[in-house]
Amino acid sequence: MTGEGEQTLRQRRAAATALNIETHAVALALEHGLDNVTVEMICAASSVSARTFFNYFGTKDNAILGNFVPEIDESKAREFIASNNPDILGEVIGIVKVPDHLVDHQELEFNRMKLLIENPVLMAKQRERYAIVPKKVEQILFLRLRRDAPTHETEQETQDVATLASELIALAFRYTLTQTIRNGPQLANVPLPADAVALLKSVMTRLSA
Amino acid sequence: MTGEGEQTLRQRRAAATALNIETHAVALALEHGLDNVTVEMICAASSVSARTFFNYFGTKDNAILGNFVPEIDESKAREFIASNNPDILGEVIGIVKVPDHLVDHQELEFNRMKLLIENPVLMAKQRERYAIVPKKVEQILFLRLRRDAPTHETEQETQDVATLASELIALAFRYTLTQTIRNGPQLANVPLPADAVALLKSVMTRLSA
DNA sequence: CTTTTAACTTGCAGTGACTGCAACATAATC
DNA sequence: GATTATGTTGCAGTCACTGCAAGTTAAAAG
Repeated sequence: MTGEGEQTLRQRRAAATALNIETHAVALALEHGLDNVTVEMICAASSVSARTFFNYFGTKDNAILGNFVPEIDESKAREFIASNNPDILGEVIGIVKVPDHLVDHQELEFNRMKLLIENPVLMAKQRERYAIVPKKVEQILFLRLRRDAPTHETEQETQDVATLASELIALAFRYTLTQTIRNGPQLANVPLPADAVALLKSVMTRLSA
Repeated sequence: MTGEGEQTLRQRRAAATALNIETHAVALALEHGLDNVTVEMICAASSVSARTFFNYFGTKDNAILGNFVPEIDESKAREFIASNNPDILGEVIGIVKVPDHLVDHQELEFNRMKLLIENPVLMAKQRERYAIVPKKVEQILFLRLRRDAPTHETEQETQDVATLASELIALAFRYTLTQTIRNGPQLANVPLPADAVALLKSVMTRLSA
C-alpha cells in the first residue's frame, strides 16, 4: 500500500502495536465514554504495560487521535507560489498531502470521527494538531499574494489578507468535510469545490449588502 | 460598578477569594510558565487550601481563565430577529453582553490574554467556553434569514448559510480583536467595523475571481 | 554464527491534578 | 440566641503521566 517496500521487523511490530492500542482505545471510548475509560483498561485490552502505552502515545488522548501528523508537499507549495492560476483557493488545497491512513483503516477513522464530534476536548486537540496546515497555507499564500500585490499595499496589509484567507480556506474545507460526511460514509478524497467559495460569497452579500 | 447594589457578606468574600486566586494564578503562570506552576503554589500564594481552590475553580486552567461565562441579551436577540436593518453583521454583534469584568480589572485581563496567546491549550479551552456565542448567533441568524428566505431555499440550506455566517462573524470579530490589541493596550469596547466585512469580501474576490 | 550494540518492554516509585467524604466554622435566617 | 445553610479544610484515594534501571530481543558488526 505504501510506497516504501522496506520495513524492518521492529518497525512492523511497532506499527502493529500502535494500531492495536489505537483500535482498542477508540473502541473502549466509544463504548463507555472517554472519561470512563482508564489507560489501564486500554492496556489490558491491548496486552501491553502502561509504561509501553505511554512510550507509544504520551497521553491518553493521543492514543485516540493517533500519531498521524499532517504534512505539506513542499514541491507543490513552490509550484503554487510561482503559478498564475487565478483559482487560488482551488489550487492551494493541493499542497496538503493526503494520508493513506484514511484509506487503509476506514472503520477506525470513522469511529474516531464519531468520538471527535461527541467530545469537544478531543476536537480541540485535533484542531491544534492540524494547526500547522493553515499556518503553512498562510505563509505560502503570503508569498504568492505579495508577488502580485499592488504597490500601495504594505507588507502588514498583505500579511493580514493572507491570515484571513487561510482562515477562510480552513472554513471552506471544514464545511465541505461536514457536507461529505452528511452525504455518506466515504471519507477519503474530500474535494474543495468551487461551490464552497460561491456559497461563502453569497453569504457575505446576504449579511451586509 | 455593577447594577445590583445588594451583596451579602458571603458573596463579597467569595468574589474576593476568587479574584485573589485568579490574580495569583495568572501572575505565577506568567512568571514561571503554566506547566511549572502547581496548584499548591497558587494555593500557598493565595492562602487557601487546595480543596478550597478546587471548590472555586474545578481545574487549574479555570483558575487562569476565570469563571466568567459570556451571556446573550435575549431581548436584543428578539429585536434583531424582527429587525429590517440590512447591516446584519453590524447589528448581530450587539446581542452579546459586554462584561464589566473587562473594564474593572484591565491589568488582570491583559495578563490573561498574554497567557492565552503563549499557551494554545488555554486558548482552545477559552474558545470552547465562548462557543455558546457563535452557536447562539447561528440560531438567531437562522430565524432572521428564514424569515426573508426565498421560497426555493430548503431549511437545510438556510441552516448551512446560518452556520457559515456565524463562523464568518466569529472570524471577523477575532480579526478586529487582534487589530485592536495590536494598536494599543485598551481592550474594552471592541467594535466590529464594516471594515472587517469589506476586507473579507475583497479577500474572497482575490482568492477566486 | 557469535558478539556487541542499540532499541524496545516493563516494573516501580513518585508527582501532580482532581474527587468524595466528613468534621469543623461561620454567615444567614428564624 | 438557636437553627440552618453554606463555606473551609484535611484526608484518603484515583488516575494520568514521568524518570530510572533492569531485563529482553532485534539489528549491526565482526
